[in-house]
Amino acid sequence: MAINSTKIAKLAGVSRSTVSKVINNYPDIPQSTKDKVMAIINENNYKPNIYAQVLKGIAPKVICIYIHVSYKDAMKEFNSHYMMTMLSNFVYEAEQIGYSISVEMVRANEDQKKILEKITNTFLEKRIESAVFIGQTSDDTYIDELVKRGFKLASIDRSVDVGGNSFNVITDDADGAYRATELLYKNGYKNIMHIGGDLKKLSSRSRVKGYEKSVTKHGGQIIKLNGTYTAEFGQECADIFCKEYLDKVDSIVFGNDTIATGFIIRMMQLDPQVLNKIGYIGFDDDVIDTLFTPTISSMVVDFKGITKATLQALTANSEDKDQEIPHEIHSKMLLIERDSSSKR
Amino acid sequence: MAINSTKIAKLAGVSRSTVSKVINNYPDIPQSTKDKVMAIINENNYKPNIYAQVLKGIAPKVICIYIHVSYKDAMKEFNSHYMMTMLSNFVYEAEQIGYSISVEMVRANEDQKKILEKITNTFLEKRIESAVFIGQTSDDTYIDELVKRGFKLASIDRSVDVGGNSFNVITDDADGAYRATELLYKNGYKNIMHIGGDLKKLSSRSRVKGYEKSVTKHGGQIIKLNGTYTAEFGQECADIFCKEYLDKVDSIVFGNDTIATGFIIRMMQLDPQVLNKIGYIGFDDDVIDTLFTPTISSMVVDFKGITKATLQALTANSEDKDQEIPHEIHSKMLLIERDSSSKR
DNA sequence: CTGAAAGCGCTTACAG
DNA sequence: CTGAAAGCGCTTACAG
Repeated sequence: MAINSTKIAKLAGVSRSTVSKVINNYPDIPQSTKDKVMAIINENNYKPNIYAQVLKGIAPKVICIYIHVSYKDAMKEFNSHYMMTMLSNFVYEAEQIGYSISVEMVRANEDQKKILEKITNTFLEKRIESAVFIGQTSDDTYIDELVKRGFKLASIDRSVDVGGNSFNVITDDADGAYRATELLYKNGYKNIMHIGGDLKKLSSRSRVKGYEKSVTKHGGQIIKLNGTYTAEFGQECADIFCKEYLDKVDSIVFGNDTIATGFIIRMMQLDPQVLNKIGYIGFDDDVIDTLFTPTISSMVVDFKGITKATLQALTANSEDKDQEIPHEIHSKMLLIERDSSSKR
Repeated sequence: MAINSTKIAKLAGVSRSTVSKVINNYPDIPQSTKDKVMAIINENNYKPNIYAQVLKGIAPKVICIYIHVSYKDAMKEFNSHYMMTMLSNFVYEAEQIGYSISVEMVRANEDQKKILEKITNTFLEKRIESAVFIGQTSDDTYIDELVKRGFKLASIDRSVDVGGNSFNVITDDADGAYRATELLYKNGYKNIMHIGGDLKKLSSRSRVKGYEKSVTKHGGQIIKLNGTYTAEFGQECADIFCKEYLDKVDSIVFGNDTIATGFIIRMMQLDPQVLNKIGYIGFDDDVIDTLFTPTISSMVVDFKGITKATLQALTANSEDKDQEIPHEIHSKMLLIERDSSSKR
């Protein structure tokens, strides 16, 4: 059924070598031969078998995105706005450079050794050329081991031991929180509070740091609550806010938009006027940000920048062996300024 | 660098044939030989090169998910709850049966011929064994052409001409809307309205039908608004509702949860009491459903059921050529009953 | 400018 | 029970 180079060669009246050379743009082939062969190729919808090509040493041009999720809420985390935006950007950017993306889920409770072997096999089977790891895990020593084994990989959201073929992609969360807080100061707010996520997570700690840096600079008072990156925590905080902070705080830097959403929804029931009085900003640029009045300002990972830079680094030396892979890619967050952070 | 069967054969003191037979569980190999060879294989972390295997006729075990998006809001649609839940379920279920998933985006404004050729090439290059198409497009004749060319594919969200190797996956939206409406009747509501999405979309039309069927059965009056599946439309409808339907309607079947969300957020500003008086139910089981009070009941696509059945059908005859591929897979929606549809 | 030949790493009848 | 040999579809020095 499938047409191969032998058939094309026969139809075109040349050898398989020549067919191959036409396809791979060898310089010595005269235009007339090229035209003749290409015509047959197009007529027959011929495509060289990728598996035969890879067997001859051509890179497979497949990159696998490994998404880390916890055991319990696997689907929820996988489906999160963050993961899916990252993934969709990878799919989009990969397409631009002729690569395809495959996706795998890594659950936190899985046996490290099994994960390690599974991914190693995927590399050894040459199913993929390189890998990208997204999301945090409690235990990710297996990534260090993959690095040691020399596979080409990028690690987002985590610092791994960097080896010759691997690198970290680091988003400057502290700077993002710093700039978010500065924005509120700039717009006239004086008493800024931080309501953030799980302090076990690096991003939470960095955001606290950035917030504190700005507040300290302005000689303000540090007021903060840290819980989890959930709407439920935001709702709790709305209750706490009404009891304790109504007079002391005029604005909030939320650790993410989900917390902000919970806070806002609860506050709409408790005391809707508060939402028009205080200023606030979140993180992540959630879809819901534009549904509320005022619309929510948000600091967001530069998905497009990160995915582009990551793919560029991962594919840089796939054809040209001299290209160096960078050791780290640094990325600044982007500010989406909407109404909730403006002057009142 | 990479270890191959020749090396394993040498180390084990057997031929490459025997190594292959051990790997592929040929019956005639005695346990002692198996053990000897497997020991060497494990020691050396040997994995047969997948490209060589496929070249010999073994199926590649890769399925590509093609996600249809419009040109303008490509990322937004790609990232939608529906697409991502479908995708994550495919990734999860595929893993269970040893398949891997790759993902591509198809933009509505792309040249049909180009898409057709690109996907055809992906098949011809044997990069993928089969494909799944998700999401609606205005023009999808290229799928019909792919079907004609004999590729193995599943089409979700759309009816294509079914061929020997392709099939449709159909979610019974009409039944879902019917059951949603019936639930409201069961819980004592009498005047049920429908606020739904774009009537150009099959799902919108089917949901209207199901709603009408139930209302007609109960001798009720059909009251409906159709716009788009967006929060903005929901917000508009809240305004309209307060002006025109406050006295005439005691409950609503929303076309999806996004519309419901817009409606609720707007209503919290206009007249929060309304939300405690009327009953309502949406579609899609959005994350946000549990954030509001009352929590939103929702009718949702049976993602797990669909993905499992689709993968089973797509992989059924990859090893056993006698297995028939079904012509259509039908799926009933699942009811997630929360507070918004209960008796008041 | 073109083609014959070797070889990528595997699997599978076939012979013994 | 095991191995030699052919062949999957391509690419690439090499020879001419």
